[in-house]
Amino acid sequence: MPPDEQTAAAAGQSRAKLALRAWLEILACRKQIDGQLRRRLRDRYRSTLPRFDVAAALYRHPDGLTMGEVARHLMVTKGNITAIAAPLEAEGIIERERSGRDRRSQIVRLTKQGRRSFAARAKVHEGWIEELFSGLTTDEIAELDRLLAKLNGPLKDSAGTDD
Amino acid sequence: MPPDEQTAAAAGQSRAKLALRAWLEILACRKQIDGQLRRRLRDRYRSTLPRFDVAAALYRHPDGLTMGEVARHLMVTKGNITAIAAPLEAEGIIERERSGRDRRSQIVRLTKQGRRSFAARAKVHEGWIEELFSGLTTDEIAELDRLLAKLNGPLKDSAGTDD
DNA sequence: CTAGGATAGTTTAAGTTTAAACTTTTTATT
DNA sequence: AATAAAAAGTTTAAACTTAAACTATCCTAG
Repeated sequence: MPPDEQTAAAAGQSRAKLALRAWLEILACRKQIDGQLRRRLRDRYRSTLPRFDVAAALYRHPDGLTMGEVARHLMVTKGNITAIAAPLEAEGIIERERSGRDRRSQIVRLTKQGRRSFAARAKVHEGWIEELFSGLTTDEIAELDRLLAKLNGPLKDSAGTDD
Repeated sequence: MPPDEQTAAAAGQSRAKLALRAWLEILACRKQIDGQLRRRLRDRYRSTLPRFDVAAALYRHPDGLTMGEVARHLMVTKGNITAIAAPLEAEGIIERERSGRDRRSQIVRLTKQGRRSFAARAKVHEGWIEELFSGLTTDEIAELDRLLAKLNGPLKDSAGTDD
């Protein structure tokens, strides 16, 4: 094998291994942070991360979202949202209103109480995130964000998260 | 509020928001890649990502691991490994041997067939990862890896993934 | 030796998640 | 209008995951 092909092969090899290492790091970071957040939400609020995520999506959309839109925002299936919405509705955090225009769909919103309680939790949550990112400088966080967004861009386009 | 405090507050604010954005990007990337890998493993091998992960851990440790060590490597609970090991054993991918020294523990290994079949899948998997990372240059992947490792470092130390 | 605590692994209950099938309603085409 | 295709949500079955309780075994200090 000529030197340049060997170099190319070595570079290809190292690129694949490098990507694999990065992927494992993504998994590790996600797992650690996820675990921390889950434990803190449970200890402090007797709640769960999926429920927090649904509430967060609705908090950012005061006019409400359909079930399918919530699913798209969270990148999960609609069936998943059906499952998470049930206890949230029972707790009085969210409410659903049948849309007049399209009777298949419904608008999901935070209740007044849900909005109030989420606002407080969001602040605390933000503090947790900042704490968990304390190992990086602000510039490094910005760079990490940029790289992840660039990684995610092409993936998003070939989406199809839903059924 | 004096200008410098205002600046500090603004920087603090933007740092928290930045970290939150980065965290959401981690979640998004993980979700996309995870979904791609899961779908491909199912379509091509009628298998799942958790089973692949267990096999990968054992592949990297030819002398075998205890159930607890597998759980630590994958950063999940021991109960989870118990659940995943059962079908893998039924498929003949792994085998377990009661340790003579400590009769509570057991050594889990890939079977010869499991090792052979995983070696092939690992190559294919590596290609998938490289493909999914094609939006980044090699240098960017290296930088992403570095930043994630730095983020993960402090988190790992305060671990306690297990029961 | 022997009780008490620690450790390895399993089991259980509850919650999350997906994929696929299904119901209801809407939209488009004839 | 009549039918067929598409879309919104729900339901179902299977798999994963966690936390906590439990069993069996090991270890250590009296």
